[in-house]
Amino acid sequence: MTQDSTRVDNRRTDTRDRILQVALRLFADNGYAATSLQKIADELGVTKAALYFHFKTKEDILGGILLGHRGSVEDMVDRVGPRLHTPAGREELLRLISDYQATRSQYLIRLIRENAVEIGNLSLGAQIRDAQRRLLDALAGPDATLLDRIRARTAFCALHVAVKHGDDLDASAEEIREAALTVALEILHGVDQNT
Amino acid sequence: MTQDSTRVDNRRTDTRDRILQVALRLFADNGYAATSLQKIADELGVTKAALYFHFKTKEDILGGILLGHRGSVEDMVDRVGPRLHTPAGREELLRLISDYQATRSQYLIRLIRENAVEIGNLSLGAQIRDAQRRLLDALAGPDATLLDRIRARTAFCALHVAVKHGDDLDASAEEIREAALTVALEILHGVDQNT
DNA sequence: GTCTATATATGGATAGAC
DNA sequence: GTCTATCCATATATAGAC
Repeated sequence: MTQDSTRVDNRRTDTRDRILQVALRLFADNGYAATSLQKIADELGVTKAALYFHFKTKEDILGGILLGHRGSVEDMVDRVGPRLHTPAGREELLRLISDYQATRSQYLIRLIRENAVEIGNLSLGAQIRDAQRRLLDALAGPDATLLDRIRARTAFCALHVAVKHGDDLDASAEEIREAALTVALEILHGVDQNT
Repeated sequence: MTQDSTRVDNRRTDTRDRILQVALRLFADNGYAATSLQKIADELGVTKAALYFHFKTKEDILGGILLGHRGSVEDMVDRVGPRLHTPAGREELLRLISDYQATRSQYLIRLIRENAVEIGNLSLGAQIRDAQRRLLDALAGPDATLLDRIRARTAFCALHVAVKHGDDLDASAEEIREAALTVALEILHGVDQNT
């Protein structure tokens, strides 16, 4: 080992990760377009120019934040795999999504929902969109009717309600998450009953 | 009548309304922050300066678009009034919301959802937020449990799915709207069954 | 009511020193 | 890896002529 043992990932600093972390919060809170590189740099205590050592453009920072999300979405579908053709499999997928949303930063959920336009402009955005569509179609089940597909999308939406209305509903985040999952499962059971 | 009979609303031109119309579309499609006054002026075939005759600031244009929305939301709750304490009344409210979303421009729905940050900064934004909360609480019914309130919010969300996934679901807008209303009613019936 | 012209600020991005 | 300094485009907004 000729390298400093404090190094991680062969990098001397963790600035890149800190940029992503701060940018995620600011993009989610204030919007991508309304967040200047100056603000990000200020919060980190560095200059704008430092950001450009780690990322080629502002869009690349957004891309860096979203990288991995696409994979996570695809992994959830793959993990359940062939069991998706059964009601139990689809219920399992819904629980995976709920867990994913609880584990990952709430900022990421809001970032994706409230910056759909800018994300859509990224090449990565189209891939995320496709992955999400596959997930929703899997949730609707095979040979799904229009009603089934809307139920699947609404069940997915129910999980988002926990994030969206977290402040309005006076309950703990965990209580809200469990209740949202319950409602989502109710809706999904509607899919299975009417087919 | 000393005034030109072609006048409407005591104004000589309809530029103000055309500004609001074009701005609504651009704000919804590209985001508020990413839409410059120059783009709005270009689409109208006027200069930026002309916009400032009709609106004091860019935010005022956003406010002008949203004006009336708050009233519409409050009107829906008031229209159903005391019947809100019955399941039938809450179902009626849900149908009113569905009609409202179908009647009003789809642009308005997307504008509100995807520019929550900027709208929240307006004083009008806080009022819209309050009105919507009252609507959601009314939908949940009196003495609603946490589960009931999440069902109400999810039912509301179901109606939005029609707008959000309009392109993914290969069906007519009217078919999607009807199906979304059906799902929303299913969820709301869950409220009434479990209380 | 709309124009031209301009003030003023800030945005993203780059060059080159250290 | 981070800095200072700067380029250049575009943003909101205003002044004053027509």
